[in-house]
Amino acid sequence: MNLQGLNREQRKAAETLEGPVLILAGAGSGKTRALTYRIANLIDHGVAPWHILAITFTNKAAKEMKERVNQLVGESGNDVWVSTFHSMCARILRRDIEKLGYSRSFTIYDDDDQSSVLKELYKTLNIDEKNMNPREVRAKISDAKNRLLGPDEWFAESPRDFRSQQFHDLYSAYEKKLRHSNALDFDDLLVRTLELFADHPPVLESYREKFQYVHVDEYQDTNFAQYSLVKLITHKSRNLCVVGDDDQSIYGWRGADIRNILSFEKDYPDATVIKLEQNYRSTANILDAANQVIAHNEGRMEKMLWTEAEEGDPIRVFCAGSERDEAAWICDRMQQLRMTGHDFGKMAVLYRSNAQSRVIEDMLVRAGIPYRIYGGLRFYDRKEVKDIVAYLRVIVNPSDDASLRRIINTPRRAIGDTTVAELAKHAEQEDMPLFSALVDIPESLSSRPRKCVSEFGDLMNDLIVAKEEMGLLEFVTHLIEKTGLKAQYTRDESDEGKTRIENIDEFLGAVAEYEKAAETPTLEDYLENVALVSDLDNAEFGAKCVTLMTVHSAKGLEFPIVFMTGLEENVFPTGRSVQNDEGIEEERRLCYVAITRAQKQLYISYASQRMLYNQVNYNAPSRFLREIPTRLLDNQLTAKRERSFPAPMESHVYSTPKRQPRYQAAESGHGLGAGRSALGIPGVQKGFTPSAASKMPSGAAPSLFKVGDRVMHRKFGQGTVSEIRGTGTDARVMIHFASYGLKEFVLSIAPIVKVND
DNA sequence: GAATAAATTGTTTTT
DNA sequence: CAATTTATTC
Repeated sequence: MNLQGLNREQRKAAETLEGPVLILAGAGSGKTRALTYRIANLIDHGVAPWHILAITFTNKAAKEMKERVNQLVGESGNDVWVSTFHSMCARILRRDIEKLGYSRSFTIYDDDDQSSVLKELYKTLNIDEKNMNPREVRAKISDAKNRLLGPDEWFAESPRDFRSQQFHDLYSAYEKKLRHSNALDFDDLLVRTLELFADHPPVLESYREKFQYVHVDEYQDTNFAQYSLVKLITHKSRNLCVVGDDDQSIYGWRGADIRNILSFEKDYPDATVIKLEQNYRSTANILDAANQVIAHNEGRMEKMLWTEAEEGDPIRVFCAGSERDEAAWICDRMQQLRMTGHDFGKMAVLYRSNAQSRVIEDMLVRAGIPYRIYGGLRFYDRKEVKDIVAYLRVIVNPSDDASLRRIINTPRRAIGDTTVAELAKHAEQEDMPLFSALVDIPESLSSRPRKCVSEFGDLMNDLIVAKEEMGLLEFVTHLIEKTGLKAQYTRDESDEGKTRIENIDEFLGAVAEYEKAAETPTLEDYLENVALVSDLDNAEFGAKCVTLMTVHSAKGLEFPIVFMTGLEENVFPTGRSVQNDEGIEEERRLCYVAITRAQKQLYISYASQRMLYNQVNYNAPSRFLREIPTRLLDNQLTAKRERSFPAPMESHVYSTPKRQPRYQAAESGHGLGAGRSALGIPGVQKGFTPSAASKMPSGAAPSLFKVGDRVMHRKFGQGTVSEIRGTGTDARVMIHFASYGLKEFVLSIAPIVKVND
């Protein structure tokens, strides 16, 4: 194996093949590289590819690693198992779950399904939602499962009060319900796999035999269940190689236990510890800032990232008057960067919470900057798509009551709440799934509902038959037709109806794509994909679009130019986290992750006034900002502005005047560029539109429109800007529409975007 | 039982 | 503020 391309530490990682290995890999230190070479090297040393397992945190990472291994070793790399914990467990369970009394066609329940199960249980157990909200209960159940505690075990170590008792009953009823529905939630995938291994030693033995060499990436983000699983599998071989960075542990709230990595050396006293400390990603300034911030955390593993890269640009900090101001500034900077030869595809905007994306998105649309937003609602989470998926799930697994409830009256077929309640009662009495009640209809129903129910039952049975006779895509198309799912929207002429149809078609496209790509496409396998794969997993960057995402989603990614937004107390760090040191430390790690995403340029912004949760907040600048040495920051960029509120910070703080000429018309510049922007629809835009504002001196306020611009209005269609009056929030714009004549709008709130012909 | 209007309520991060 | 739940009317 040629390991020439690796540095000394990376090479050591790739060459240490036996026994426990801990690779402490700082951000951007080439850990994936080290890991892929290690796998290739194992194969080179005669280890069969199918004896190697590599567990990653996301499907995207798995895909990437697979590709890179294949590059090194060729086709044989396909036999290496590279997957996430969840996918791996799903695959193991599909084989052997019958030993646990489930059927192989089990459904994987998402948050929504969990909630609807819980809500049902509230009714039957007579629990008031006011006392225990489903969200909290879901989190508690997840937490218990991550710690491998069943309802009784959980209760055993909880205070014996009424609430505990109530939660115990709920949890235990929830477990029963899922089992009856032949369904597993996310955490169950791990828990049940462990159960399978514990109760069926030969199965465990076979996997121990199979996975001689195990790798776990992002080890700092593993929870107790995952930790146990790894420990169990590698117990005999002891060939366990974990990779991680305690400074990047950001999933504590989801049960990840940072102690897993901190005490690896205690677990395996003979472990080889390798530190990857050379950073290949960022400029020295950016790395310096990251190091300084993270140094404020206590109890870290000892390491220090360094780089051979040049200093690079200083980090630009901007204090905006408001969140809108912040967004406008970002757009302006982006347009300037675009003018100096930086593609929009190189830029990313990172924020703490999804809620922050809206204003930025708005402003990007107005500026005509193409963007792509990740997170928020997944494609598969959209109503119309979930409906189709629910049908498919019921067909694969008729015991899936939650999905059946979802579709029993969608589209409307006159089976209302009372009828469903009647069916459910009957099913309960007979101890059978709800689906059976569609055929074995209770006596209590009168003729009209009875007829509706039996028609629906016939429809479903027809579909189950059809599924066996058709190809996947053919079948799904048939299903959408037969059920009238599409028909209910074709009548709807509104934008919403149209988007739904589009989404349905896109879903069919996804099915077609899957059918083409998969070796043996099955509906069951496709549904598993739907459950476990996120939008981000299929994302392709480098398109000519700006990327918008949360810091959490950005983990593992890198961008030449990064905008970190909302660096304010109560936002980043969040208000909730400041209550304890652990919370703050995790926020700080999150901040560290954000900074280290940047390769060349880093922009940080915060707003002195921010609309949050429907009220105006005046937050102090984030403490993390203060932790970056002033020498790394740029104070030239933002022009001197009068303070609108006292900022408790030092030299690099600048405030904006309350009235900012944000949207002032620019006299010079020509709207060059081609392409058009998609109106109103969040998501993808093609092409770009450099703004005239780009020519303005740095520090000047952005102006997004000028006289003569072609614009698109949500209602009036295309028009031309004929006049702009006033400044700041008072600014008005006159637009001439071919069909409506001249109209005046308040510039800051008008639903208009720039277009180019 | 369904469609509409009114009221309420909640907001971190996600495999 | 918007999304969801609840009340009201047909």
